[in-house]
Amino acid sequence: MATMRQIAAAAGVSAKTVSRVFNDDPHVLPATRERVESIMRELDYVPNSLATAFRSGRPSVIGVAVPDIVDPFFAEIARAVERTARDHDMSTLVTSLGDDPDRERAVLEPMLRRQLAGVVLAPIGDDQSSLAAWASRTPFVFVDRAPGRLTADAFTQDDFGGAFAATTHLVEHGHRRIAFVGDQLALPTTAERLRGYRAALTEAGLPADEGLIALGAATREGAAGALAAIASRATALFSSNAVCTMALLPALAEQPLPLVAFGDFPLAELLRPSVSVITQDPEALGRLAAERIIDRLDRPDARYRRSTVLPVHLVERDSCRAGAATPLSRAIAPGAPPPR
Amino acid sequence: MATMRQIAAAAGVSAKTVSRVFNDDPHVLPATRERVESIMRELDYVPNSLATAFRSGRPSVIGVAVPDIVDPFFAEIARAVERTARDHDMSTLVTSLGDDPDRERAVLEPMLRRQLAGVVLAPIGDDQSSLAAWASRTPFVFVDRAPGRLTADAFTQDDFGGAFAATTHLVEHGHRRIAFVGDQLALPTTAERLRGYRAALTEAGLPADEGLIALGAATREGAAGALAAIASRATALFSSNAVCTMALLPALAEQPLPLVAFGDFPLAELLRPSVSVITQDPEALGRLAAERIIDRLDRPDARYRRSTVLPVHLVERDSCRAGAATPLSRAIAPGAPPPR
DNA sequence: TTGTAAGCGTTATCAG
DNA sequence: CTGATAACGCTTACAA
Repeated sequence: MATMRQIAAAAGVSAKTVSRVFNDDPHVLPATRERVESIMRELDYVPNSLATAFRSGRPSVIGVAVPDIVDPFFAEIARAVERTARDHDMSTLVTSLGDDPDRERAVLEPMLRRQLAGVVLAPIGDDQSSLAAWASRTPFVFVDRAPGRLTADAFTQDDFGGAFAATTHLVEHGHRRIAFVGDQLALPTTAERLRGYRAALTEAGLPADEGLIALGAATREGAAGALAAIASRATALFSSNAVCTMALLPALAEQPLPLVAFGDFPLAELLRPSVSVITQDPEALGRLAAERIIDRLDRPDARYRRSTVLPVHLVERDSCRAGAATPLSRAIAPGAPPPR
Repeated sequence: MATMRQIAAAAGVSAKTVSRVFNDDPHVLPATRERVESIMRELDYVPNSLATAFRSGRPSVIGVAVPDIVDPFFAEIARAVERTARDHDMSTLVTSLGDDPDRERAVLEPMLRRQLAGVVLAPIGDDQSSLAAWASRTPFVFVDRAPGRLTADAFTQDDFGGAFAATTHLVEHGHRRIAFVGDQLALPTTAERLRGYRAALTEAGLPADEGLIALGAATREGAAGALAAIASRATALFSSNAVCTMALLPALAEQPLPLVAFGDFPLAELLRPSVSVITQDPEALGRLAAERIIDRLDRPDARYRRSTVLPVHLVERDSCRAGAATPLSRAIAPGAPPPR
């Protein structure tokens, strides 16, 4: 772990000259440069990045905090942030928040104590007001989920529109009793999707039936319970997010129901029936969020639109069709290629 | 962004006293302490972690470098590292290496330039000798994949034994022509699994048929090609890793073959037929690797067994059974609960 | 072209 | 109990 001074001593120059050589400052005699360079190689010199970072004062790390890095949706956000950061000579700190909103702040704080250029955050709670003090120090950019009780940059997707489209799609397939299955309303995404679902029903002139709304479906048990609660009244299902959709699958095998789900997931198109989904763009969310952080770093006084909403798309597969010739519970497996 | 000196000035004490207060040093008069604390609150003091880290010289970040953070196997490793790091007041830097071995080093270096306690690495190439210089500075702990041409800590799983068990399992189901489908032999895992496959065939007194070995199956196209290459000769299939298995699924739907796969994956038990797999333990890999890094930090002179191999387990589902009453191509979907 | 001095924010040492 | 001083490794400003 040779330091600059040690190189300088060995080369018989001052530390500053070593610094100049290392940073390709032209004001160094070729002979001096060569001598210093050879010593640097010999002693395997690598600058202490902590010292450099400390000295420069410019943060070179972006934080990513998501509910769970194992969820491919959030992993894709993290990967996009990391790529973007890398392109700007920055690194990425990642943390999984877990599922207890009360611990959100505790998990976040150790990360915030570091000098970060910013934090890309998909929160698990509905109130980030306690982060306000940190926000003045480290810019937050929310992704997927809008901030609660806090003003901050946000890149979200059209939750309302996606849910509206999904529900309308089921209406167009002739369904009149469509259930909404989700996790918790505390999540802004779930709340917005419920709004979209309701709006679509209203638009179609269908009655609002609270008995068709089932929450707590993020686990298999919860999903089975939710399905049981609505199964007798519903002829079709809108699943509000991918975690719920995957949790629903076992129960749906027993009790098939036409389905459109918010959020694509691996193998969705290989299941039978393949699952119709509203697709999001996590790569874009992560990339845009990271770019915003870098922009803010470069131009601290620039002003930005706080909230950006990305479009979503309905990908029609088989699960939205009413049980046709082949009932849902006895279709083909494990995975023909998708229609398109 | 108040500094310690500013707090000190405002409180009419020296910086050192502020430091003492902040670090709960008992040698401070209660009155002094209170005055300083109130000023700290007032000015919203947060210590500059860069300065602290620089000063202490103790690295407080662990790096994680995996082929792709979106792959749930590697994401789980990363999550385990992060949890372990967090328990020790450390943070986690994550990077995805991609799939080009020639870029492995280039992607790693920016991360290595930082002062890291160590790097948890699942390499994509088969030669890490060029990292030797870095290894003396930052300890590497390899996970899943053993190092190539480099001596370093490694936590891997029993690739040989798992492949042996999977192949033997198919033999016990009466198969005599079992194909091996994998990605590339440059990966030490693939090479070991191929050895285990071959050993199982030998043990069973079956001939080695090179025509039953197909590589390059990490993409759908590659997997379809691999399957086409062996389909006419094979009556069953051993897939060497989860990426290949998932890539194989579309082609297998057209051309069903009994299958045991190395590596569990989401929804494997919900496909029809559910996929029999050799399960690994990515959580343990990540946790053990992170603990090793922390151990080495605490006790630089301790000696460790370089290589630790974790056991794997065969989880028997339906795909290993020969096409029974219900042919593979027309089974049930999308997902009854697993047998157990 | 090269070197000296000073300082980034924190903490260890040692004095008072 | 409290404070002055120095130091971590590097770079900027200024001199020589």
